[in-house]
Amino acid sequence: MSTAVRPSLIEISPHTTRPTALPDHVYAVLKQRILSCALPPNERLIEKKLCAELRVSRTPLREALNRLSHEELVSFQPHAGYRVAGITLAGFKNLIELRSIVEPQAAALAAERATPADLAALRAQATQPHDPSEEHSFIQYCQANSHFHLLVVRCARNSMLENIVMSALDMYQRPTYLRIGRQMDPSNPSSKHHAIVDAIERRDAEAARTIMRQHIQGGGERIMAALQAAHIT
Amino acid sequence: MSTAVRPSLIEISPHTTRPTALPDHVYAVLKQRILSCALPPNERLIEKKLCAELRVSRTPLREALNRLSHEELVSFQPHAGYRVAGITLAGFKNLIELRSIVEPQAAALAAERATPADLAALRAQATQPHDPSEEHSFIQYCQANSHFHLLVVRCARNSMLENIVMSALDMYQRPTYLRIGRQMDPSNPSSKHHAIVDAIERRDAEAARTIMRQHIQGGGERIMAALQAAHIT
DNA sequence: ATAAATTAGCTTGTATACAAGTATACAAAT
DNA sequence: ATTTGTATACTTGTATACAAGCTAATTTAT
Repeated sequence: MSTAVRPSLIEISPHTTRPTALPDHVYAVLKQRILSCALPPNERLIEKKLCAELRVSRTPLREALNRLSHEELVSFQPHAGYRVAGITLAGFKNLIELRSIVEPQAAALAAERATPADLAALRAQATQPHDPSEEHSFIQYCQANSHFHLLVVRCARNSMLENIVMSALDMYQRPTYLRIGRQMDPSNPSSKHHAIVDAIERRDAEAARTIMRQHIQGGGERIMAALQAAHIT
Repeated sequence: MSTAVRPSLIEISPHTTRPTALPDHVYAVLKQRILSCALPPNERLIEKKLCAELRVSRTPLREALNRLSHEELVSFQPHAGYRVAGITLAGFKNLIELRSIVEPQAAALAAERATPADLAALRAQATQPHDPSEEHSFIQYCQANSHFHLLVVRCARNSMLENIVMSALDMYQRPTYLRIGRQMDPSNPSSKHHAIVDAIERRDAEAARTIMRQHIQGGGERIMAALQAAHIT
């Protein structure tokens, strides 16, 4: 490829890993565009066009596409190419079920294992304010929400759990964005988050588990209703 | 690459997916060799040598290596290449914790959702005999065991859970093999399996969850002891 | 003799050419 | 008008050449 200055590839990245090598850049950019719906669901992803746009050759691009397809953010058929993964009600139900299984247990472990530094970080993230008058407020709010859940699972000190929850939170992002325009959670998720931190702080694993489960299932049902209202099957 | 007849690439594959394209073949072969310890932990994986041996070019090989590294069956450092992932006690603890979280809940869901056909398949797999006098008996026994757990999670009808458990079962394989030579589980896992099927059959989600949790934790502790005895940190 | 530095070899990273397969558009027949 | 067959253009699959970077061995200086 040319040695010309590469355009700023990294825009924003929800939970990125090594932002070093070329395939990782491409992965991060595509993931951001997919999760933000800048690349809409079911959009065809043609290697040559993406190569030209991102100024990379097909090799690192294909590596990124492969990663995304294994994370089920893009779908793939042999010799028929890649598409941005569609959003389905069934898929979202599976996702909620997964989160309802893993995150409450992770919260219970967090209650046993969180350090004082962890607690401080959790409290800070739960307190994170968002200005509803701002244009980007809803997206910021979603990402802050997501980050809080990530911090909780990190307290469980289990990288496998962490990876699963990270991936689940990523997949949760697009269905959430479809709710843009609708009112936010009337039960105020921030107070739920504080309640979770409270439980972790007093080492009450059972309460942490229960509140987390209710929090996830409540939010999930609201989004499912929105999906059905949007006639997404 | 040459058009000469390709050697039989697929040997045995625990849980393989599309066995169609070249990268999938390579993936399946490498995975089998890694999980069976034919490629021992920490072995360096040099692209050129593997290419020559498997008669493929670097492109499909690298795709397979990438997949394996994201599944944490091979480790990777930029410009320093791939190695077969090491086996660590900490990693195994995380794995047990993950399985203890996901599989009991999956068993509970299975109790709600299993069809008569599911129940028949579960019962058949739990009854699967193994001949302790056979040379390959231990490995067959492990794989039958693994397959039973896979069937249970399939009854939960959630592909995300299924993928997580499939991956976890794969990662469980190598630590189990290190126990070769030691006696098998004296508490007879087959009877535990039947107890799980019993619970699912009578739609007793609570019992299914409990028995599955005890089964996983019991087996995990025995293997952990073996790992420590083998001085694996 | 030991340790640091340099260089040679090897391995991985990227780009691109070529092969194989697919989809679409167009034409012809029902 | 609809459907089916075919050909063309396009997309993906694989191989390989070249560039960049790491490893390790060898040499030199202390």
